Parts: sequence; C-alpha cells; structure tokens
Amino acid sequence: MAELLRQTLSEDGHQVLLARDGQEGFEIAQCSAFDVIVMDATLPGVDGFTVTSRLRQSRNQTPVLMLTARDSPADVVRGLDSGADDYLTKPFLIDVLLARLRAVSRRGAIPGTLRLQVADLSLDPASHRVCRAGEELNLTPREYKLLELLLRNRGRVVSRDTILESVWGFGTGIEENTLEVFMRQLRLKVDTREPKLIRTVRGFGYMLQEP
Amino acid sequence: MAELLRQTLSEDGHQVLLARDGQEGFEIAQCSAFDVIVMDATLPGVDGFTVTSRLRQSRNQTPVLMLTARDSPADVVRGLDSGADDYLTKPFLIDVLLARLRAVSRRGAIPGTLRLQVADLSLDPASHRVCRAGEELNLTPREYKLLELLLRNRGRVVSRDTILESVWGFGTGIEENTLEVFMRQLRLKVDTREPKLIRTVRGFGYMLQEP
DNA sequence: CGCGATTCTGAAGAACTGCTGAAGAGCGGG
DNA sequence: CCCGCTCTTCAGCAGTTCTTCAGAATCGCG
Repeated sequence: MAELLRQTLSEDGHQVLLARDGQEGFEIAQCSAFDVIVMDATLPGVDGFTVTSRLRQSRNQTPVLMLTARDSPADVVRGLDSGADDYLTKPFLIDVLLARLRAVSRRGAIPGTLRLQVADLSLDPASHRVCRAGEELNLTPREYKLLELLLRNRGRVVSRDTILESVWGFGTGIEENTLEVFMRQLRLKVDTREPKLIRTVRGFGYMLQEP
Repeated sequence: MAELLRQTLSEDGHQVLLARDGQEGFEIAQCSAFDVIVMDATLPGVDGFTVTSRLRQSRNQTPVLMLTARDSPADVVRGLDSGADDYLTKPFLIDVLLARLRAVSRRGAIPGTLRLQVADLSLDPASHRVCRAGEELNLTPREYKLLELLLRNRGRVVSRDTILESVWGFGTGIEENTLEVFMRQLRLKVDTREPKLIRTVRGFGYMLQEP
C-alpha cells in the first residue's frame, strides 16, 4: 500500500520519503522539512494519532493528512482532533487524494522556520539541531558553524579561504591544517553513512552536494 | 438545512451568519472576518465553487469547508481546487463536521498567545504567575524576566548576548558569569524535575524545549 | 612510474566554557 | 539600624573543545 502510494505520488511530481513505523515517521518528520505528511492510523509501534499529536506538541506545523481504513466517525474526530488537517478513508480515488493533498499543503507553509537540508541531512538554525537520517547529531560550535556554511552553499564549492574567514573570522593566524582536522571530525560525525555528501575539491575547497 | 446547521453550530458555541445565495455569501465574507466559511456547492445564483475561487482571487484567506450533496470525485476535486480547504458530503455526522471545522479553522487562527507554556511549565504574563506541574513557583524579578524571554522563544536558541541585552539592558557592564549563575538559580527552581526543559547550547546560549 | 603538492589521520597538550559554592554589596521594610 | 532578600562577583573545577604536530596516504602531472 505504502509502496503504491509512493509510486503514485512520485509520478505526480512529488518527492516522497517513506517511514516504516510510527517512531521512524516521527523522527524523520522532526528532522526534515516536508510540504505534507500522509499518515496511516494503524502503524506498527506508535499509532498515527499519537504520532500526530506528538508532532503538534513539539510545535511541528507540517500539514498532516490521515489516510486509513478506520472510517468510524469516532476515528475521524479523533484523527482531526489529534492535529491532523484532513482525514481520508480507504477506499479512495487517487484524484481525490491528490486534490486533498493540494488543499492541505496550500495552507501549510509555516513562515519563518527555514531549514537547511541536503538529502537526509538537515540543520535547523533556530534550534541548532542537526539530523542525519532522522538521528540527531551532537556538534561542537565550530563544527556546527562549518556545516552551516557548507549547507548554505550546498551545490557550490566553498574555498578554503572563505571557510577560514567565515568560521574563524578574519586574520586569525590559523593553520590550514586545522580546517582539515575539523573537516575530518565533521565527516566522522555527519558523513559516515552512504551516500557521502561532503566532497573535497582538491586545490580549492569543499562542497556539500546531493548524491 | 441551512437553518438546522445554524442551530447546531450555535449550540456548539459558534456565532453564525447565514447567507441565502452565492452573491450574498461573497459580499458578507468580503466584509467581515470569520473563523471559517461553510459553503454549499449548489447555491441559487452563483454556485459555491465560483464563490470560493472568487474569494481566493480577491485574496480572502478565510478557511472554506464545502458541504454539499454533490459527492462525485470530480466535484470533490473541483471544490478543493477552487480553493476550499475541506470537502464534506451529505449525509454526514454532526460530530465529524464539527471536528473538520476545528481542523480547518485551526490553521487560520491568529496565534494570540495569552499564556506561555512548554510541557508542564506555564507562565502567565498578566499575573506574573509561574507554575511547574501545577505547583506555583516564586521567582525573583530577574529570574522571571529570564524565564519569560526563554519561553517567548521556546524551541529556538537564545544567544547569550540577546539574553544579556534583553534581561539586563544594553551596555551594562555585566559579567557573562552572572548569566550563568542566574541560569543555575532558575534551573534549581524550575527545572529540578524530569524532563529537563532548559537546554544549554554550548558556545551560543540557552533554549527551552519540549521533551 | 615517480615526484611534489595536497590532503588525511591519530594523538596529545593547551585553551576554553559553563557549572558550582560561597561571599560580599545593595536595598527596602520593620 | 538590622534583617532578609536579591543581585553580582569571584575562584576553582571538570569536562569539552580547539589547535598543533608529525607521519601516512592520495592525487595530479610530466
């Protein structure tokens, strides 16, 4: 079912990320920025109602559309009151789902909370939180600054000089090697799993790029 | 039908204004501020789809819930794409309608935060009262100001500089350490029990967050 | 293939940050 | 004037973070 949905949505031009259970869904949702979340009610582990209300409790405003076979009025009310924006029951027509997704995501855009993101790596400047694949990472201040710089320039190469100047400030008599050491440290924390996101551009600098 | 609805909604505590046709509905909606509009599709004169899309064209953002007997998928899609936020078909249960109204109007609501709150910690700016887990806390003026600042920025990191400036005012030659001492004091009073709400973000500042 | 330049790596000491307990200064009320 | 409360500073400590160094590995180029 989930796989079918993913395919359909992809064909409609959306980028889709699939979570296998409630816990995973919650973590992914907390760490990445989505236009909309499609939530099943009956999930392995934590159920969809709980996940939704937890998201809302932690101030996650992403629109949620619940899509489930549980069609009793009580379930509908429960779903909506747990914080979902719409509730659609199976069976349904794809066209209707797509229209409801459009309607729900139209409202969604919560202003101000911008989030820097590349693949499954995300950084929230407001809370200084960094996640890779749903898992929160603990960075030191310098590592954080470095990553933020790379993320703000994702897809572009950042020269060593630029990095030194913007992370360490102008005119600090810092060895070039220090930067390399930090890069390594950052890679150990952020870029252990595949695909590798941080690329060395020999003789120039570093860049962060989509796989 | 409309009359029945009006009565039901009134009983649920809403203020209701009834429009008899599309044109009247459009004009009323344009002139007053509503939490939500319940729109029939088949109206005398201008139909509900047209009214909705006209409202959107003229930048009226009031949430619209379409409520109608026309239940073909094509109509649902048309309704949503004309700018409605939800589409409910007759027959329906009142409870479901009410839940959908809540869901739809939640998004439009102005975030007028009267009471600042994170988890079981709450602060009422009006009475200067602070409670944790239902128990009232006695804070000194500075501790209170500090907590209020953090609470107003819950979920976001507040930098040391920002704190110093906004709690102590600009340009007071205050030691950084003073802030640390107050933070500790605040923690002793507010954050002794689990879960811990105050988080120190090394190298930047502090933040208050949901567990 | 071999060379020089560049980057990576692991370890170790220095430097720094935030936490803590205590003590003095300031202030208003009794 | 003294007392209690609040505010501020100080000095020490423990843990973390930063920086440097030296050697190994890798790359680009002739």
